[in-house]
Amino acid sequence: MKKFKAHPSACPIVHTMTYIGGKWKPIILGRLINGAVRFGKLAVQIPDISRKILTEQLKELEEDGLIIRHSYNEKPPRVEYELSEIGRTAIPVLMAMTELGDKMHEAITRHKRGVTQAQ
Amino acid sequence: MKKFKAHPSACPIVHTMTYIGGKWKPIILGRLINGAVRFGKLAVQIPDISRKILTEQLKELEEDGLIIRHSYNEKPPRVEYELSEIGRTAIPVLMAMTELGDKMHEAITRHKRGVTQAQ
DNA sequence: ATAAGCGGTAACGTTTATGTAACTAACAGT
DNA sequence: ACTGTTAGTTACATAAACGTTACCGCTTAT
Repeated sequence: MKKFKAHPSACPIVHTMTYIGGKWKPIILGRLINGAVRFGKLAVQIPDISRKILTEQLKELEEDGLIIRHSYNEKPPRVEYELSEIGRTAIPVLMAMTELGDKMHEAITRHKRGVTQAQ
Repeated sequence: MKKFKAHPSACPIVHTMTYIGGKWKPIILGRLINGAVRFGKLAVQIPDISRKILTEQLKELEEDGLIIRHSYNEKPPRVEYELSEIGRTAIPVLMAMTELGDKMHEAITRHKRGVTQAQ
């Protein structure tokens, strides 16, 4: 979310959304919690993201200083991404999101069944 | 993020993004943590969101069962929104985002100064 | 010679999200 | 009669985000 227009006067969540608010960023960051991962592996673990978008998002995260890019001069090339110190400050958010995901999905699925089918 | 295409096989964060991944949703939900708030007050507290978008996002949140809409039959109308039980399960995420916002913003600002101006 | 593996990039197209401006109903106050 | 208030809606337009396809350079293995 590069062009996020909102006064943070609203609340600090605005800042959080600016940096990790993209569709894929939390998912990418979540994959890096347990250490450096190479580009190809990220692409496999997040099957629905295109390589172009993955590249873009990684670049943005690197520019913001959330992740560090290690490029090893080998053939074929090897590039790894890992959380920086700043990136690691986001781990509580990522963990909370992980915690919430399945739980909320089940609850909402139940809710929608109840609403649309009226029991 | 209605049309989120991603296998949750990736990780539960995918689900979280589906439901509260919009640009404004976490900010709106954050405003409701401390109890019901009426439409007009939300619009004032989040100055950069247009009323149309606010309406839309609230409707989506209501459809997903994250918030409850109370419409009092008064003139002029009064409508309040509050977190549902499902919505309250997101509070840890919202709190973590609130915690992170300012901290990360400062760190990134420092990082970018260091990177672009090289001291 | 050819193919496969890796980490991309370029050109192009589509979809989703977001924004603006004008309008509504119904009443209360002046 | 006119204005303000509230919570919207409608029509229209734009911008940002995301996606698809094809392609590149380099090396080792077949």
